[in-house]
Amino acid sequence: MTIPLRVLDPAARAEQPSAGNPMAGCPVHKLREMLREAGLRPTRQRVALGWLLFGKGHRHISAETLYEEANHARVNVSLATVYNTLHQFTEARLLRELALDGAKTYFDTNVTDHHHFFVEGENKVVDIPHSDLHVEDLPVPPEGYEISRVDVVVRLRPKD
Amino acid sequence: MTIPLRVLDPAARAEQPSAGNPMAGCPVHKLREMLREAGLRPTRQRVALGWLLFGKGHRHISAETLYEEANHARVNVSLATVYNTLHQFTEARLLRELALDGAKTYFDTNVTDHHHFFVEGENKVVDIPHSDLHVEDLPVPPEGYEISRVDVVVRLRPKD
DNA sequence: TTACGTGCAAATAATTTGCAGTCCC
DNA sequence: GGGACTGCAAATTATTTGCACGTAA
Repeated sequence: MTIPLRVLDPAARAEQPSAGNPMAGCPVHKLREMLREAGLRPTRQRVALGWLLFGKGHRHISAETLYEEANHARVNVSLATVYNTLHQFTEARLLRELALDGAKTYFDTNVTDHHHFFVEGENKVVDIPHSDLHVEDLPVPPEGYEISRVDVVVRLRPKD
Repeated sequence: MTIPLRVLDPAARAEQPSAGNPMAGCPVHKLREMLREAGLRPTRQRVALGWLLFGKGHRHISAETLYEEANHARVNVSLATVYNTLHQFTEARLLRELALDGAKTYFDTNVTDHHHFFVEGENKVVDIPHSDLHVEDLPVPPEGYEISRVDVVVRLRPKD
């Protein structure tokens, strides 16, 4: 069920952040190294989930979906471990948490600076390449605070 | 527990969108009219919640918080009614739903075009006046879709 | 009167936690 | 071996739903 988003078009794909995924097609030992560098012990579960997450281009995924994928791939992990792992990866900056809408939390394997389209109703998330959009005249943060990130969500709805 | 946000400073308050709140200090009959215009029967509960929401400047509020406020003000409403009412108000464009972080949903009484600061950890939301910030080079929406809204969230963290 | 609203309690959904047992270094 | 990690089930938190009863037009 692909929706006709221009940015998902194969021709445009080379411009997608996914194209720059450093883990795409990367062998397991690189993954283990990546985890170790992040201070995480490369356990069977983490390697398996990391493989699913980082092995095939950038993605936006929920805990539930990753859990199903893991089951499907005959990887034996509990849902609780999926949640734990996602949060540990986020902590280690291998993932980024997305607050978009609804109760569900999405995780983005693309941790570089970029923004998102969000299709209302369909709950679909698509990257906006960073170069296409920028924010002008950012306000000065209040005393004692600094800006950690600027998130832009362009909400879409079907025309008529 | 006030945090030292410049934009919360009384001196700066006049510059806040709250200053433009059309309902601030408005009498009950105006509120009933406003509800009726929105196609909502002005029941006791809706008027009471509307009073709490729109009666004192713009605010960002969760269902739980509004429920507590209502109890505190000796307004007899159930939590389910608070949820229903918030969604009906949102449907009627009297409120705007905010997707910021975590599981909780916030509602904003300021439905005009503006963006937000979000303090990580403290889960605090503050308006950024619209004039301070704008987004350049919005991407063309994909075929068949149109942009319904652009949300910018400037995430803050305490400086060391 | 009568359709629209509301209260309550139970249901659901997403996520977290406690703890006994397992596994990497 | 020992602390880090995991699985499971139960607990929490946020929100929604079903249905009998109430109330504004």
